[in-house]
Amino acid sequence: MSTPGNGQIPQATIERLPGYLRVLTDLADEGVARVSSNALAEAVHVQPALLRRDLSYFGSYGTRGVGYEVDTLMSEIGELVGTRTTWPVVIVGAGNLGRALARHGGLLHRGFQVVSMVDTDETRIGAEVGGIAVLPDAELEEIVRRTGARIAVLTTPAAAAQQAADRLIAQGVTSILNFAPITLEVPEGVTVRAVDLAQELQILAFHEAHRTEPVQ
Amino acid sequence: MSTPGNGQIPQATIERLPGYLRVLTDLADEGVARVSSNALAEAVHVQPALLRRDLSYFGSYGTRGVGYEVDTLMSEIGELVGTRTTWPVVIVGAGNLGRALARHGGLLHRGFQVVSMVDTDETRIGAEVGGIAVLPDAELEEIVRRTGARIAVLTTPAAAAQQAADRLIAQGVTSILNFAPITLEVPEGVTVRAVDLAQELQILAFHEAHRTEPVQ
DNA sequence: CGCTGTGAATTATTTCACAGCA
DNA sequence: TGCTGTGAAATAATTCACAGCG
Repeated sequence: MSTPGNGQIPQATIERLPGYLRVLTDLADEGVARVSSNALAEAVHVQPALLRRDLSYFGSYGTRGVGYEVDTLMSEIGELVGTRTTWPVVIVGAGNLGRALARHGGLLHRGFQVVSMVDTDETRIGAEVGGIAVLPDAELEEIVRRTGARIAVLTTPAAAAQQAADRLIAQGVTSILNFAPITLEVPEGVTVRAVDLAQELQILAFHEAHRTEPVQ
Repeated sequence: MSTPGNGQIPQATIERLPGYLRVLTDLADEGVARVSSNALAEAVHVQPALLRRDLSYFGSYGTRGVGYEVDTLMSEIGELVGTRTTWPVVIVGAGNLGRALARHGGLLHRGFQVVSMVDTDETRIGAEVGGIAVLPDAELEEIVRRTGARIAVLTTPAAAAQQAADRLIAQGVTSILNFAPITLEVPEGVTVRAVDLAQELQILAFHEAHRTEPVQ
């Protein structure tokens, strides 16, 4: 009902929406009221036609001959990306990465509240990071139940990640952002996004290693 | 010469290579000597035909009727991804995220050595993280020159990222892993990969917000 | 005989180019 | 007139399906 032409949104489109939203937020902060697909697309580094195509999957938010109202488009995309609600998020693993996320000021503005962070390491438990207490790993289940979190972030070592995922899923978590360098096995209906820092660097290294050693 | 069929490798293929490498490494650690495209593909969560197609862009590493020698394939892909060399990497920003990377034990095994971390914050300068000293931001140029780093990681706030990128590029950096929530403007020939944590969560939130509220 | 490597077919994504509305 | 929304075309990526080799 809220998504008109729901004949399946391309995954690639979904992955670009947050980028549009971020630039629109910046424009709004700068006091810009209207923007054309050309200008917006340029700021996000996509082709204007692609931006228009992406938006067209969800509706017609622009005015022909004019462009898009920044406020309107921002709240429309915000709606799509779920920014209207604040999603409770649980972080498993209170190492540097977990703490970086807990401190990440931007998350709240973008629709996420880190409700708890758990760890198995005694020396970390009890600490407070960015206003969030580090709780014992054993309380994970109860935390998920209590907060109703459906989104979780895994920043544990590889060896602990699968078991943590299993426990989260058993409590109703259906979206996982995984930083552990391991391919998680999850049941149908659970969405996983993986960010592997070493892997990102290796992709860059590939390009470095193959930089046009052309004619010469 | 080292890459036979060099008629252009799909970007999607390049992005999967590190994943193959990681699983192969795990297999080698477990003492597995041979693996079929079926088994390997299953572990990485891709279709077997896709794995074979990906490899075929670079050469024929398998034996028909048998499969792949884990050691061989590992070192072939390692070669492609540049793991044979150790790439010096500079980190700009010694916040939690920067420190998480500096401590990341896996990086060295995967072909990267964090040579330095810089920050503008006086209170962070002089600290040592994972054996890496936090140096003053002003020394960035000299560090890049001295180490010959071509790969850098940006973990600064958004407002500082573009300028840091400009400075890095001016010193010869050609690959940037950007964690700042901003679209970097870089000249042709510089590769940027962006990881925006809030954006990753928003992609998950999109899926959560649109979970099949089907018939009912 | 079994599994790789790969043409051919299919599907997904992007771009072109322009009709149509404000 | 100017810029959106979108069919149609082009390109990119994936999968099928099987010939061919060890």
